[in-house]
Amino acid sequence: MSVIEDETGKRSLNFIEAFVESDLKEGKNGKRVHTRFPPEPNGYLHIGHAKAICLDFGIAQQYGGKCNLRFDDTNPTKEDVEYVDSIMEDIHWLGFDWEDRLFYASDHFQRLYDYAVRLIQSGKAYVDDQSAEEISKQKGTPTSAGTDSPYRQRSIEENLDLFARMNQGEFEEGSRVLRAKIDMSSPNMHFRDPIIYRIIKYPHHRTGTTWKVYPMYDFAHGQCDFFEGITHSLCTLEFEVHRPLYDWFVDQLKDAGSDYRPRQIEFNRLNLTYTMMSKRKLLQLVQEGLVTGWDDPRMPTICGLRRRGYTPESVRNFIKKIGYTKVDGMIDVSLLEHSVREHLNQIATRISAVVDPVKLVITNYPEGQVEMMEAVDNPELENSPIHEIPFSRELYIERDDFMENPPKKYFRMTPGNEVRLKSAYIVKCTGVKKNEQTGEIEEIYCEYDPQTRSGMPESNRKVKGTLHWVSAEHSVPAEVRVYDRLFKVENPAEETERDFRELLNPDSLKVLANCRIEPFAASAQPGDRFQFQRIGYFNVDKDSTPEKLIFNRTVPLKDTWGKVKEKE
RNA sequence: UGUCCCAUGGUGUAAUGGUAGCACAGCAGAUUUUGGUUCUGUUAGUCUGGGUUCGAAUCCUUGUGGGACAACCA
Repeated sequence: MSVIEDETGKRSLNFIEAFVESDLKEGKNGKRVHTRFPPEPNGYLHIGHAKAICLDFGIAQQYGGKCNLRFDDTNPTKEDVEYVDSIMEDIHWLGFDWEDRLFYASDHFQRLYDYAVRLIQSGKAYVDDQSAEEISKQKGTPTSAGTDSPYRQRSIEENLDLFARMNQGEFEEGSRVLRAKIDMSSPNMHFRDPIIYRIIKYPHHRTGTTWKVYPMYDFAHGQCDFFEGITHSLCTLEFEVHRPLYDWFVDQLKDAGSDYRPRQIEFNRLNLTYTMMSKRKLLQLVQEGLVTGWDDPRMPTICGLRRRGYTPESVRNFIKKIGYTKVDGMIDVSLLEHSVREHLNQIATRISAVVDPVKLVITNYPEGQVEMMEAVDNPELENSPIHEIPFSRELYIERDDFMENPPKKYFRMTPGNEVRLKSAYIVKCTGVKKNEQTGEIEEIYCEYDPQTRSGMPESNRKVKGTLHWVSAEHSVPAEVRVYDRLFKVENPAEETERDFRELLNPDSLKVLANCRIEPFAASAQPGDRFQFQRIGYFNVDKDSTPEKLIFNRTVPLKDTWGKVKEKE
């Protein structure tokens, strides 16, 4: 995150930066800036969380402040250490660090409990014995007021006794709750005596069976912010309606003289086209085996993007481009893909890989001869390293790089036409061999011009098409996994009428097992990133071994030939 | 029949009362031993009506459209 400055030095702030700066200017909170990233450990982080992470940590960095990591673990039935570990790994991968400020809401359970007791003592909370349905019914609706609970006037002594016994495990889950006593006719639903503690007997992943009552979100979040000295509590828009309650609880808690007060600021959640961001749905995809796991390269999770070959830089850059506002919009995935290409173009090593091979025989090239051709690792680099590719009489080229009856503007190999073999010779197609039954092309024949090897004067000849190739004998087999969007509709979240399984794209994964790559890349390690010449960006999958190389397609190269074809 | 929030090209985002700009996408062209990259040009926008003002995307107001809120989830 950075403040944009134009050439006149005029700064352009997003609304959150503007708030922070005005707080700083007014000298609020001792001119401190302290934020927090507060995930619930009930699932893996996804790209939407990346937006929050970049903001929480970014604002702190930008204003010389600190950012805590806090696990919001107030509901043991949904949470697990598996998620805690993955969340920490993903934040680090994105390039952010909470240093020694790792917290859990459960660290504050005792203080929250004591505070609840204080609230009871001051007559502002009571134990309600009604069922969930009864309570919900009494709450009224957004357009009509609620009614008081029959237990609302319980004595302070009885409330104190009941609440203590709730926590001793004396009562069943669901039999009693603690509610704040505020206003059952408030236009804000969250003020209608919100439930602040409920009984849960499921063991907590950190505190075990110590507690039998757990605080609700509204009773925990603002207070934890307060305990940790948070100054700016940044969250997504759906919490806007909670803010008055957030402030109410903090007001009850803070000393009358103190002017420290955390401030909640809401921003818009990330919505991406063709992407499902709901944690519940993502969990379902994993549980039903519709994807291979949380880190399936088609998943919008951070670990999925990582396995897919996205770089942390590209994700951060994407977040920077989309900005923070209060507009509930929908961002085109092409902007994310652009950010990925932008970075990968700078760092990915170019290799020749033939994804759908067909044999090309150079009939006038000496049998048994091998020449080493020089290829630049990355033409974007000023002093790029160079590697060698073996060239021989029999090569593989891409099946769709040859057409017998080409449409207009096709400038790859066609009968009688000259094309350049990248980093090697100019060749001319002389014929093909087809399968007699199927008509499928089995081999393509061509002749090369020995004067046109790369670097020779004759090689400057203008030739329209340039093909990538590998030597049949020297190339190495590999498996290539081509991923496409998981959903075939632009806004899967909107199609609430349909089962989301119907919205899945059946072609989201294609395994191409016959790929051949140049020997240079055979020693690649998991995570290494390459650009397959003219095809796309790939990385070596974590399951890849020297015996079986597996590449994930991170993102295809822009291919304008497709557009030319559409126009024909 | 409530409360709160939002509205700038197709998409996202600036302009903080003073020339509506940027990015993505699109289109056209140049360069290119990747139909990639790079470069150039270009199409296209302030939701509606009123008001305040010398001047409004910006402030007020009307309407319209969109979103959030009725979990013992966060």
